[in-house]
Amino acid sequence: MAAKRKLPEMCCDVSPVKLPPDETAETLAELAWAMAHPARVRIVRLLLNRKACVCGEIVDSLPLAQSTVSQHLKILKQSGLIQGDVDGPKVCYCINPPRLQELKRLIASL
Amino acid sequence: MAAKRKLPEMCCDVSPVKLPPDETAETLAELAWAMAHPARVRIVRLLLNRKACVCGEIVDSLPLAQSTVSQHLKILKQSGLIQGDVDGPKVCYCINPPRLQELKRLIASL
DNA sequence: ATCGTTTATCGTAGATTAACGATTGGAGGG
DNA sequence: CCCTCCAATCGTTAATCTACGATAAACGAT
Repeated sequence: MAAKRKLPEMCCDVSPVKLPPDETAETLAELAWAMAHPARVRIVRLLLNRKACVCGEIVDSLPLAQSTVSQHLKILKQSGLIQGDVDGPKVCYCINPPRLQELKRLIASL
Repeated sequence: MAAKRKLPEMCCDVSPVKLPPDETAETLAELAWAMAHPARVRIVRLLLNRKACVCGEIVDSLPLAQSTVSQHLKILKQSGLIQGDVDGPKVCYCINPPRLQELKRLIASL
């Protein structure tokens, strides 16, 4: 059981609530959501480890069907965290550093 | 999220053959998912701004119904990012700094 | 032109989320 | 005891996610 604090208003801050219509909340949520799946985290890490772009090797490195991986890549691409360049029949994905930086900055400044 | 509490409940030992290929990927995804909604981002920020805990003021600061905010609070609590202490008829929420640190560390080390 | 490879998209099924109103339960005050 | 206030939970609906197989599209090579 929580002990009873009899101290008046010790727990809650009663100063007026003023929360700016945070546009960055949307951005942060968007970026966080892109990382909100283990497979996508692993994809991002894979692309960071080998700094060059990788193509269908991503599929081989994950226990998921090719179409599923493609979905995750699409989500990451839409978030701006990665980008894909067509190279013949293959597609090479790589990190989009500025966008990743933005995620890092938004999280770090929490 | 694939990572749910779908624990076997079996009597037999179901030793996980697949040891987490990347346990931190699960953790990061879990924490990122907790922040993957603008309302939850704003709640976390609100709790950080006034370092003390806030109760139902959170509801007033968001354009959402009380029950919806309660759901988001539950999600944040389950992620470990915040905690709630009952104080009389009210509940005061506050940040759980170690867990937030973990999120920051995992993102920063990407 | 056709084949094989690589990747994206379609269609689907099941699970999960987000939102709300309504209800319940607990704590305190009268 | 009754009543009010606060927060959590229930029950529902609509939307979205995740996963897969199957199919289509693009490309290089034969």
